[in-house]
Amino acid sequence: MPELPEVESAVRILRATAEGRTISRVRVLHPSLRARVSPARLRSVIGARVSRVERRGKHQLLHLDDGRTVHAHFRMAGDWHVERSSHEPPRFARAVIELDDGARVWLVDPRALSTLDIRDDAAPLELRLGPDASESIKPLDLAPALARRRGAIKPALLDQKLIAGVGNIYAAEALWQARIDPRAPAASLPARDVARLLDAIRAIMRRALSGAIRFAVYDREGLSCRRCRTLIARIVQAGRSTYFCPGCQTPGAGGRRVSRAPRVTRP
DNA sequence: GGTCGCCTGGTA
DNA sequence: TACCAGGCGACC
Repeated sequence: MPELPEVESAVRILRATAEGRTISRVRVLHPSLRARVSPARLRSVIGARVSRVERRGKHQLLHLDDGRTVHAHFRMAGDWHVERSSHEPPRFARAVIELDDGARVWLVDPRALSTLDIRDDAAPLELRLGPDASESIKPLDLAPALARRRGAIKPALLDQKLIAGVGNIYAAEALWQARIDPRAPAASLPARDVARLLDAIRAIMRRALSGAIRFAVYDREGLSCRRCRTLIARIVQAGRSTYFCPGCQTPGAGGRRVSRAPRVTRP
């Protein structure tokens, strides 16, 4: 689940559950998670009150009233499961935070790649994130970084230092919506393409958060493009799948109208 | 920059 | 059985 919209949904649930509550118990149930944060360190937050729950990009911060912060990241497959009546742990439960009203917040993650950490106020988080993808980012906030960037635009979108919250799926979806070839050099994007891309990213994030998203390219290899009927292709960039339409995601495609007939490709 | 590894599960 | 998976940090 976890790109920005899914993390935002998780944060809202966590906020409604945990803000203002005191942590009564914490347990780690998976060895790999235990390796990232010692049980003793986790236990040290018992008795602290959760003053605020915040999302930054795909990171989640539980600010405690003693000045410390619980830092959670879902990585590829994490999620929260909130339960008030205590039964068996959910399948793939990796950790649990129990609150003074009896609520249990399970960290559920089939792949066990999620991270939990406790940060002291003396060692503030340096997440080094770019502007949040849910906000209205001005082209000038991104264009200089893109101009300096070597390599293709799609991997650049996954760099959280440039823009925070975009992941592999929505990067591909946004590039399709903006009609930009994922292989285009990041530094080559004209200003109007950057503007269109930012609009597309924000629209995709909003749609995904509302649950009303339908993939145009992701996981649609070999199916026909909803815009121009060309078959969707899959390539690998920086070790990740990229899905795109070779027909309408192409240099200069941005200005073209949807109704225009597909171009004939030269032999 | 690109590649690999972390972990485990689902699917072809 | 092999491959793939919505992330990211360490490494070349």
